[in-house]
Amino acid sequence: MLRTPTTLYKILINSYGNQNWWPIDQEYHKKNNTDPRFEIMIGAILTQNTAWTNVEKALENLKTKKALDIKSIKNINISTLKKLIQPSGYYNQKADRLKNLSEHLNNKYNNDLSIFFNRKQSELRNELLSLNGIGSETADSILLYAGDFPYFVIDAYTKRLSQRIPFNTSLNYDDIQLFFQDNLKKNFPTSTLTSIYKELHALIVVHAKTRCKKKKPVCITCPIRKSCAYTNE
DNA sequence: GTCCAGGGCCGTT
DNA sequence: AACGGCCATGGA
Repeated sequence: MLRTPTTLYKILINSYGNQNWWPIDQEYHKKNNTDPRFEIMIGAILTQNTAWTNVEKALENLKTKKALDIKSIKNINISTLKKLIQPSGYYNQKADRLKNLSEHLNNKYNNDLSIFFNRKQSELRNELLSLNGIGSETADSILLYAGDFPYFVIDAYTKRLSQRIPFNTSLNYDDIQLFFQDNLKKNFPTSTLTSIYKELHALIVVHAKTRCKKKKPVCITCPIRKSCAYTNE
């Protein structure tokens, strides 16, 4: 029976294979001597309630202008920034959020993400959450994929899956996160938790996109259909 | 044309 | 504490 995140992980990894998230352009950062972790932070904000294909267009625009780094975002003209990220939607508020983030990192950490991330996890999370436009999911995405900290990311897909299976948890962000983390901690070595969290979140995204869709779920070929209440209703 | 996508903020109840 | 409206684009 599939009633735990651990079982879910095992089935999804066998079905879809390793996803190796977060998708970033290593070549760009090697070439321009910029920090790839900032691309993750930018992407986490741009993808808020937005299809990743649209985020890719925005990121491409920023790369073309060599603007995928803290200093560039901090110094770029705000209306220019809005035009560059326009394909990702909500571009007015997202431009403000990117500006605010880059100014914060410039003012307090002299544009050095190694200093920013080299701190206690809980303090870092609270600081991210204090920034305008960074809520629980965006903060945890940054902590997990850019900072390598063990925070499991809860997105709309994870909530939908948790509801359909269903898992024994409320749909509150913190409750679901605790439910996943508590279970996974019991079944995997501490040293592997961060990579397990990274992989499971990526697997859930792929699974929800291809099978556990919102409107027309493809249950017929779903790898977890045997133990999903939604499939069998 | 309608629905959806790797949310978060703010005002109202 | 919980909920609704709002923000915006592009693909299915």
